[in-house]
Amino acid sequence: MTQGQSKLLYSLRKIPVQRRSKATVDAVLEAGARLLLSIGYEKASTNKIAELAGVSVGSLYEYFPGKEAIFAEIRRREDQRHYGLVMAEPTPATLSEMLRLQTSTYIKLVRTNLELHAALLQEVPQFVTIEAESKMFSDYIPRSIEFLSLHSSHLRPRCEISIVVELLTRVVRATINDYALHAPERLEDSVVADELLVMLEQYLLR
Amino acid sequence: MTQGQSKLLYSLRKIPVQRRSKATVDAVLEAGARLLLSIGYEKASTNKIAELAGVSVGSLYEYFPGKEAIFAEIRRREDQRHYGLVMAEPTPATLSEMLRLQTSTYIKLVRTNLELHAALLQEVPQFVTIEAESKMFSDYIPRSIEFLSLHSSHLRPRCEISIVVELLTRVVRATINDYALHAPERLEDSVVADELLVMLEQYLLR
DNA sequence: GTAATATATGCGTTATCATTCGCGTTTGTT
DNA sequence: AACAAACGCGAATGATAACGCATATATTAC
Repeated sequence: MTQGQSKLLYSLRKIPVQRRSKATVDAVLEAGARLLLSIGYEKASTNKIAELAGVSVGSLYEYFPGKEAIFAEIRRREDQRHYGLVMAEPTPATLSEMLRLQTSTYIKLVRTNLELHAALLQEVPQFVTIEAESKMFSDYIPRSIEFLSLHSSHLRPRCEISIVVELLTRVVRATINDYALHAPERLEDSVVADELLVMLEQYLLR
Repeated sequence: MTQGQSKLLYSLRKIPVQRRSKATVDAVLEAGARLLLSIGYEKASTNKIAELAGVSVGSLYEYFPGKEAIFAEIRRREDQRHYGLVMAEPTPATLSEMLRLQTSTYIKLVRTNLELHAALLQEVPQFVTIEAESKMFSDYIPRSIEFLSLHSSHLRPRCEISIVVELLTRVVRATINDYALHAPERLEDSVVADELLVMLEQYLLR
């Protein structure tokens, strides 16, 4: 009756505890990323990934419930890097500086891994990565709401702060992702970043 | 670099000329859309699509070089609807009204086909639809640049107009797509649309 | 009415895929 | 040294995919 857990879709089946198995998982993720770049998501089969990783398919399935989970985990780790980058900086004193920190950090993250980032956006079906993305989203939102509330005396918008925060977050991420995907060369110089920042400031500050 | 696809073309193999064949193509597209919504992109095989369309696989391959082309064509037709909607309206007299027309039209398009739109974004690898999207993009940009140039006396930004137009276009489309995908209920009321519009106006006008 | 062309059929071939299972090996602990 | 838990293996299985081709039927042109 309490028949087995339906396959956990996009998370690790079990966490590697020894060095050996951590290396296995890492190798699989590395191989997955490489194959994503070289032959694309659709043709990157679990067998090929295992082969390139120098690991048997059996071992792969020991940790990943399926192909999707591999790319979900890749995304998760990318997002963790973003999180780490922002947290590494001291908290800005002004709203304007906070906006700059948020956008420049995200752009930096995207730029340093441009090919991988573009491939994740371009080839991997979004439902695979949405879970990971929304987790990071819910980690950020409360912090941003709190910060914005503290500086609310300088704010222009009249609607709920949570709406504003969500809008700002989505505009930044979606726009930068869009550039990464369709016009990556624009991210190389700072004009777009600067203009985007002006847009956000003009909207937010009074 | 990032593409592992051997088949480069996502356009129709040949254009249907008779009524019968047009019906065939339409039926395939209809079936493709339905299967996309019901079982997802990955499991929507050409065989199943043909079956649901009441058409043989052979016929399908007569017009479509492969599965991807079916969804590329679906996207293409969606974009044509957008184009038609905007062109149906009289040219606005002010920049502000133009911004409102652009954003409200796109939101309207997305809202009236929300499930399909979300599924296209969520499940279909983007490289399949990028070609179609960039075509529409290049159709819009010149018109927008021209319009903005006419009203340049009211403009705030100091950088190239083409940069500004591209930024505005990407912000609008990417942000609305993002809401459609992650928070479709927000598109139901007008708060988000209004705030987005304020953001664009504050940035653009002086 | 007949020839030419466009459209439709559907099955077979070939390939590839995801996933499992039982068993062998390594590691850490006592 | 002994033992348990973690780890690694890969041939085998069964399912399903894409796509072509030889053939049949509908439409149009003359």
